[in-house]
Amino acid sequence: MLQINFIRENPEEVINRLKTKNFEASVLVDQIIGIDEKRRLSQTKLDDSLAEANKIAKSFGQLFKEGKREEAELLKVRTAELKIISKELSDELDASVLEMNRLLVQLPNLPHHSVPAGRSAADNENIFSEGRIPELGDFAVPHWDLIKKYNIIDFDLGNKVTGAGFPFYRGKGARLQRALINFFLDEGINAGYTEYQPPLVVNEASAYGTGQLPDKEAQMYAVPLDGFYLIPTAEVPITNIYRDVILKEDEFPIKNVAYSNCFRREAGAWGADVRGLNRLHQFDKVEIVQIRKPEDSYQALEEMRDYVTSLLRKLELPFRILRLCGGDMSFTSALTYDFEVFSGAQKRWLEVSSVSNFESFQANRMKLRYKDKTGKAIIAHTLNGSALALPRIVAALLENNQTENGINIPKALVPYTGFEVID
RNA sequence: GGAGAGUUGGCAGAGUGGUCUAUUGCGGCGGUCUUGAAAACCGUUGACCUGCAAGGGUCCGGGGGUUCGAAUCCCUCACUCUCCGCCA
Repeated sequence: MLQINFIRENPEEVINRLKTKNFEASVLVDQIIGIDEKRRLSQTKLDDSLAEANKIAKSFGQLFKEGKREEAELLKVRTAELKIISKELSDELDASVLEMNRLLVQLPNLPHHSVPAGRSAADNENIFSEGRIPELGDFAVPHWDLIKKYNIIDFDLGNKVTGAGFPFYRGKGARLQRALINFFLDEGINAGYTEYQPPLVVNEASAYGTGQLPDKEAQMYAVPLDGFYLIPTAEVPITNIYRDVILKEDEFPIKNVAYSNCFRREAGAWGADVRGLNRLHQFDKVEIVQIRKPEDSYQALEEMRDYVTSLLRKLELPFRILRLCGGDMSFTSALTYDFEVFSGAQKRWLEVSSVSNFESFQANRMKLRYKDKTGKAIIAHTLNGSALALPRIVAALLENNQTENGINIPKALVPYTGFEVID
């Protein structure tokens, strides 16, 4: 959520910059500024009313001591009046705050100046490519055939036990999963990240803190009896560690890495190109999260981009990096790099990571701040990225490394899998 | 799941209806002293809203209530601890 002070002082800039995200903000901005004025007026009037009541309450003891009983009784009447007035003003204030927040959460984050304009994924800017597009033999088949051939991932079993999109991993398939998780976590630790194991369900306040609520409620599985949500990504619990926190300057930089299962309802997102591992309701992901001072956050974003690049190199997968255009960026992001690997048998690029700087957008909503040297509380910047999401990595590894006799495991992974070939 | 006890500032911990503008200690920061440091001593030390400022207001786990007045009394929810039960 954008800061109200910034909107109040720079309404034109907000409106103009959101045009890059194809978001017409002028009506919303006007409404927000209007309700903000109303809110501040209510606050001032309420303060006056409370101040008078406090003053009267304090003079009471004195009046009784001096035996001025009648005068005290008179003040009681005034206090009763003030109480009613305060209640009205307080309700008015609450309503304004509620309405202001309802409007504020509808306003997307401002895109960074480098974000290209554009409508859809077709307008994303390809800023880097590496690796050779594999030329597979005639024997090559997509991963959904390979997993059956080698009996390593079983969708039918998942259908039986749970439902579509919840596969079982079996034998070397399960070990490959475990190997990737450990590999990604170890790499993260070596890069200076602290490993966390987060809860897989979170409360409503956390879902709100990272922006899943109120807008993306349909994306999450819910546990209504307990008021919990299954996490769609480790970003939610890991970033919410810092909800309502005021950090000290020497705690920076904060760099966390966490493996978690991720649960996504993906309502209405199913189609022809989401076969096999391309889209699941439950999948595994290792996530990196950084909390930085505003002046360091873009350097941190580049650092995260380089880090994800290093992972894909070690896995020997052909990949490209896209700078997302305004139209394809998420609501909360200021700048996002997507990583796509080429999956040889499907002959298509698969998104395996999304690295974003949210600037102060999440932190403002979560009240995540730090104190600078002068003791002033400043809103921190949050960043996160996948490093990496497993299913599509697995899909590309299986497809690109297939031979007639089996699937070769990249060298960097062999110490983790304990085998070199799936056959 | 049952019974009981708790939740106060960065931490510890007092306060059980009215100068609480929350005692005190530790820690932090600044200073004096010192070649330097420690010790000692002195000072300072939260967040939020509003306001150009002066100032005003709110916050003692969350929410609600009683009262002229609530950290203090009542209701409710969450969490923590102890004991019992169950259990990987």
